[in-house]
Amino acid sequence: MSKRNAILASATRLFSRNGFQGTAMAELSAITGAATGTIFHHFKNKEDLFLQVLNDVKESILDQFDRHQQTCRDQNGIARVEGVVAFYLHLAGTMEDQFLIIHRHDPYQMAETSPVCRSHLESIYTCLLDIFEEGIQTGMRDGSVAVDSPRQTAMVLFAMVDGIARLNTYRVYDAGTLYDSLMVACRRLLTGGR
Amino acid sequence: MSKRNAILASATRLFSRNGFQGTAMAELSAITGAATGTIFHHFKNKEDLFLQVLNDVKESILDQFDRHQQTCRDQNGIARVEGVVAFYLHLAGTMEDQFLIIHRHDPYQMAETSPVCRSHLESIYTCLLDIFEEGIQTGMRDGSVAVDSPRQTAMVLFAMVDGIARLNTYRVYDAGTLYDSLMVACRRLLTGGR
DNA sequence: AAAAAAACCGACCGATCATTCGGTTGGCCT
DNA sequence: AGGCCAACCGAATGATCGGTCGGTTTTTTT
Repeated sequence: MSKRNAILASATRLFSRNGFQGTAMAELSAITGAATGTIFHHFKNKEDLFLQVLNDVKESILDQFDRHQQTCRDQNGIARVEGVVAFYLHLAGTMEDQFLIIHRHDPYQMAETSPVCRSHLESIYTCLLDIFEEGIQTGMRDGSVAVDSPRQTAMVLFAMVDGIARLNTYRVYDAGTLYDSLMVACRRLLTGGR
Repeated sequence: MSKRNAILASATRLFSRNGFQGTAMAELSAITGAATGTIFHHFKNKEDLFLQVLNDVKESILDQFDRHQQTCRDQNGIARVEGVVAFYLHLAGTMEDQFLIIHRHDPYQMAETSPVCRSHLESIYTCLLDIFEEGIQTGMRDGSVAVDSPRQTAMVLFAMVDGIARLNTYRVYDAGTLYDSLMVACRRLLTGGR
């Protein structure tokens, strides 16, 4: 692995665990074995490094969901949505660092001054909401889903699933046993009980 | 207002807007007009100050919900739950700083080393979940709510409402128009469509 | 009014931070 | 072989950080 990629990988872990301000370039240097000068050779400053990390996070998340979308072309609407919900929870576990970064306040704070950062965040949210919405609309056509507004339902659904994923990472409560309840809630939300 | 309370008030705003590490004691000193020595006279260190702030956040949130609970003694189950959901969104707007603090990672990170911090967080979550659960159980008795597990439904419901509140504060999407959809989702979730 | 206690001040300290810079290395083109 | 450039190094720098301390003012107690 090139030194640049090693820096990016370690930065992802440090930023996700300790946050932007809690991550010291000296620590990153010690972990990767790269001199501080090397880090600043590849990234013009700490914020630029964070943006590159966020870009990688965006690309890997979008890539994972694109790939997942390929696998459920023949399912009906509600099965697609349920599949996405399950996949979202699964990803939040396997790509914990990446999800931690977009669950922290760091990127949203940076988005207020950095259009690039804001663009990355919007790409992620738009992608996720589009996927939910597409499943819902498919379901409305094939009769497996009955809601008023597909987009707004997608947002509520996303808020619910992401909220459960957060509960998991915060570890204030053990939300691992919530999977079944979440699926029931998801189904009720989309069908109105039928 | 005593200087100590002025420090606490300004600290709440700074911690919520800039985070724990992003808040400098010198800045807090400049804003409040209190010398740094005065701050450390009232709080033994930065972490202690944050814990006092979190304690105030806990007490004001718990107080608000206790007061709200008094106003809906005669309502049926689902009306209570819907009232709590609406009140939660309302509070997240009027007490934005307080909710921002518990939405940040700072307290959860501190909770890993500080039992006091963990206790505050657990108090808040337990209180909120208990309120949701109590409404659900009331609804199960009076027939307005039909779910399998009251506690788990309360968690899913909380994750959903809190997720919407976050969307509002992050301002990535305008979730202000989501109120009606959230209420529909809430009702579907609790009644299964009936 | 005297004494004790609490609140308050701000210069100061050592540590740590992001970033810079002058210099070395190693592969690639000619 | 020689020239070139990107990758790499790590000591040095100035700013900023949380926290201390000796002293003054204000409030409370006796």
